[in-house]
Amino acid sequence: MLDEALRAIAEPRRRDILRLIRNTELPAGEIASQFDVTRPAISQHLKILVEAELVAVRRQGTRRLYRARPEGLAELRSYLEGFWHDSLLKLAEAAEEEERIIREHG
Amino acid sequence: MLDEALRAIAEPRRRDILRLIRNTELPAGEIASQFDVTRPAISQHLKILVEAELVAVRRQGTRRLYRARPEGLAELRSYLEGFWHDSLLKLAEAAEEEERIIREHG
DNA sequence: CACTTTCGTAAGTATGCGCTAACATATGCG
DNA sequence: CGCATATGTTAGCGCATACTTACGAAAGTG
Repeated sequence: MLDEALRAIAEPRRRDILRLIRNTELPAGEIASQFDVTRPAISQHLKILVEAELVAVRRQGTRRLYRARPEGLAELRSYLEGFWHDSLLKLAEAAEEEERIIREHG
Repeated sequence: MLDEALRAIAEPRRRDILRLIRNTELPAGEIASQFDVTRPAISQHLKILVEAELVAVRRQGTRRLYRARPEGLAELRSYLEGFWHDSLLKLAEAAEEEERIIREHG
């Protein structure tokens, strides 16, 4: 599930789609019209995004309305946080802070 | 650069490598010995991780010591945060506004 | 029902990628 | 230097995937 989400956002086109519907809800056709690839290609990307639970979809007549799911993205963030929530985090922060001080005070 | 990092962590094997060296520093051979694939395969993964700036390497004699770079992972996290920061911004502002009103009229 | 609109699905293609085997490079030691 | 150790690099293979074209499904309209 997390693997699916990571693979999903690894694709630039899917990140573009996510950006497009992170604040608004759009039908598939209108999403596809924003890109220079065919509509089926976008439809396939949307399917992957939905399966990765990064995007939600609801039907309205013949149209399908898509929107980003912040909760799905939050899951990704917590996963990444797990990588540096160990002792190395403080060391890294200390190093960055020191570097910043050096940069500021020449 | 961010695209490289996202593609890098999208690969399960590379995430396993990252977990292996997030707290310790290990030579390439010892990393490779932890997996059931050949050493060159791991070497290629390490190259990709280094190019994505998710892993740092230093030479010690004939050996190359690898370690995870929390700063590189932090960059990924901030990128992901950008996705829902906008969509959650209005909610946050609304909450703050409400809190302010409560504070004033409370 | 026929017809349109909106959209997903299937098949085929081209490119990318993870892997292995073989070779190349570099450092250390005698 | 010659040799061993540790590692990177290259060529090729098999499979995954992003794309296009063609077709199919579902809902609305007459």
